[in-house]
Amino acid sequence: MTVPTGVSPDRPATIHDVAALCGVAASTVSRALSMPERVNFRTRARIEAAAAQLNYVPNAQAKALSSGRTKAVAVLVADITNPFFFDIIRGTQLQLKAAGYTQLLVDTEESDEVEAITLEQLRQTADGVILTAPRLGDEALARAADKLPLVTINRDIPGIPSVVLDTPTATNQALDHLLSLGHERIAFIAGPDGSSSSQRRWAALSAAAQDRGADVTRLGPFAPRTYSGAAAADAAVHSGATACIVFNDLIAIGMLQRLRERGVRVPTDMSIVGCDDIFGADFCSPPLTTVTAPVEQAGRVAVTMLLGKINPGYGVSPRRHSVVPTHLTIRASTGPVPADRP
Amino acid sequence: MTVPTGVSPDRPATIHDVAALCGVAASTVSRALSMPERVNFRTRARIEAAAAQLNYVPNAQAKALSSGRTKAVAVLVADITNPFFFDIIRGTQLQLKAAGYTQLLVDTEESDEVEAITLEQLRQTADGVILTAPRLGDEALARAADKLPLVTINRDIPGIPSVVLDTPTATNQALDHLLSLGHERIAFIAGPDGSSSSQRRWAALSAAAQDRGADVTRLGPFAPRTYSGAAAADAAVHSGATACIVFNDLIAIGMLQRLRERGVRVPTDMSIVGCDDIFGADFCSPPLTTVTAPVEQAGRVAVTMLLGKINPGYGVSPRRHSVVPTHLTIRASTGPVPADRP
DNA sequence: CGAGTTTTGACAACCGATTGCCAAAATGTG
DNA sequence: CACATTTTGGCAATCGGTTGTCAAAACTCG
Repeated sequence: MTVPTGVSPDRPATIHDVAALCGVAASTVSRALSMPERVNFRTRARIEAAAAQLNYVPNAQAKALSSGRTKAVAVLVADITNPFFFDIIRGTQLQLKAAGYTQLLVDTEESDEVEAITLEQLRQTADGVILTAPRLGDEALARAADKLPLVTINRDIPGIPSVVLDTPTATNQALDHLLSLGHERIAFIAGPDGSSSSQRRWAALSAAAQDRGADVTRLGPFAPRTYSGAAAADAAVHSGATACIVFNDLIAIGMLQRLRERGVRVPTDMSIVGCDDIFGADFCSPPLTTVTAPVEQAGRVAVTMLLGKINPGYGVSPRRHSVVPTHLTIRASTGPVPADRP
Repeated sequence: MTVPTGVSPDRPATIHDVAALCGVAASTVSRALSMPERVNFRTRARIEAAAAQLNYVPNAQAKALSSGRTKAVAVLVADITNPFFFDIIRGTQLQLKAAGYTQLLVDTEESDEVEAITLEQLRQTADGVILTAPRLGDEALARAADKLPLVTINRDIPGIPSVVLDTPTATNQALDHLLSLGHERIAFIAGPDGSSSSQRRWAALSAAAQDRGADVTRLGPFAPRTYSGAAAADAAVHSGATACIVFNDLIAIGMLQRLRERGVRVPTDMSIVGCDDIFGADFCSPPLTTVTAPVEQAGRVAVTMLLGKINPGYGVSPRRHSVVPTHLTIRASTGPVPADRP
């Protein structure tokens, strides 16, 4: 039952083994496998048979070395702890695998240092990089981008293709939602100072507030973690706000927990709106009103754009910037303004 | 301000560029960088300076080709959708990066086919593989394992190093917990038939039940997804059980939702015990009593074992099998048996 | 059936590193 | 100062593929 390989029993078969087995040159095997039309179909059939028999798998390193492409794409996320990034990872994984690419996953731990070093290392290891919520400065990113195909997610830099989740629009919907419920003192619980998403949302929100004559205070910054929710909740209560629009669901869920501890009822005493609609937002207590972002889709789109850049003429993807729409999902964490607080 | 490289401005510097810049042979550069003691310290200093100046980064592919090691480890997970695997990924990522390894992430989509093919492909691309909850048969895995360093998580196969989360022990604790609360009709909500975790837990549980003269019924199999919880909940209700020990938190959370829809109160009418203590288990409603498994730690241990196998003498890691203890975390989804149901 | 055209496949250089081998240089010894 | 010993560093082969070049073979057609 053993396969008569004729080579060392254990070592993976090389192109030379295949060539030897059917009595042709190695280059012919290479051609038969990569440019089928350049080789006689009888020869090709023999080669294919031999390859199958020897269980031949091309060596990715060797291929990369001579062709200059690794067929690998790195996905850099700021924090694997955050469920938000899970959805990105899932989306990119799916799409990359479909295209025959390998996914390198790197956690940059919210550090621009790590980000920079990683990009430098990756230059020869990956054919391209997807950068999610990068912390690096515009200039550094632009420099990286012309050494290596790059697509950013949730960060828009001139000249660099990007996928942006249009959360500001939905955040403004959230504002209207809260205003319609009678809230007049609203707090925006900001994310990290370095986060461009947070900045964009605040910009949109404060503009909209002014436009509508509403009072929206900015609190923060807060780290995008559940445990930050406690401090955020306390700050919100102290500010006298009756409703909060929160940077992300992680913080929002932490706030929910803290508010319960403090005996502040949601939404009776305080309304909370999250952002992202991560895993858990629908089954926390109360289920969270939040901005639903098709994060996984953003990951897929980013991959498509990146592959389009890596292989020009691969598909028609002239778009360099993609804005993914989001919407407000109203659940149970928002309600009418408390009666005693007009 | 531009660096006087002397080479083509854009292409990454190679070892030859460095050699040329300081007038030595490429091999000397290689030695200076990898076996510092073999090269005169003056020469070495010059080489290091030149490398820094040229921003030299060794080409990983070339290195892999000649050395035979890629400095990459693949992590195969059955389903990236599942938060359980996030913790694994986080643990492995952390530990791999610390050791200077790259992480290749592959979602096998719960398919033994994909698993098998991936393992075959990876043979030359990764120095080793961590397989989480593999679906492949023992024999196929054993065959893969002697072509490529392999560590499994939650699957114990003779001859293959493994990290196993000791959930059965804690599941039995859960049984005692429920018995002490007066429950007499208990259901085990089983995971997929192919899951060895599910099998081990059921084996331990049914043995313990017999031992204690308790009545535990097995229901299922159910897919490990939130949406399976609906069917599981209905099956549990129909079975007349007053308490359920559930394969994992995903299903348990789904059950919580479905039970609420049906007007079955948890824990008043029905107690639920989950497993894994995933993100969300503490803030769902009611917070889930569950078996807490240090999943991230399991990932780290797996990496340590794997690296020990890849680099013999790397550290002292003679252990081929690691059992990670777990414990029952009692929250609010379990309570006394309903009064009307003795 | 031979000249002209196309197809086919072998050879060899190359990608960027590693490493065994050996000669040149530096050092030590008598 | 000559000789033995140790360092140091260069040459060249190698890893497993890709690809440009070109001769031989197969084909077309008059």
